[in-house]
Amino acid sequence: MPYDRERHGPRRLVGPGFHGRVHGLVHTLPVGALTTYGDLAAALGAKGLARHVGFALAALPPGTGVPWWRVVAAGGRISLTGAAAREQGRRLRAEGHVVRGDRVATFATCRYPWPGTGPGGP
DNA sequence: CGGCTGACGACCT
DNA sequence: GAGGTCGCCAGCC
Repeated sequence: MPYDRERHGPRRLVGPGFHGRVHGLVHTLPVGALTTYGDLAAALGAKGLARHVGFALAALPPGTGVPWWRVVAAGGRISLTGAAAREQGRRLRAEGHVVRGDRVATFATCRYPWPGTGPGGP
């Protein structure tokens, strides 16, 4: 059975380090913006660690105010499953996004431009 | 200290 | 478009 946050609760607590940095970065996402796990990893200088960004969010306990639902997989895909995926879709729609199946149609125009990851890099 | 676990991404049939 | 493979490595027990 896949891990279900609503049944089992968070498996890990956020601590200092990588997870904490992900927490802080996601917290700066403005309302209506979208980003991806890979973009977050790159913004943290950890390109290639997209998975860990996901793990960090999975370890995020509820009630922290971190807008985790604004983080989607590459191409605007919702990578969650089951009830968690439905909740993310619901929250995204509440911010004006168009969600069709497991895809966010408004991703291309609402993708957040992290400083340093766009053109004009090193 | 060693092993296990994972909200991904790019690439290939 | 749908499915599988491989690489990536920080936390936790």
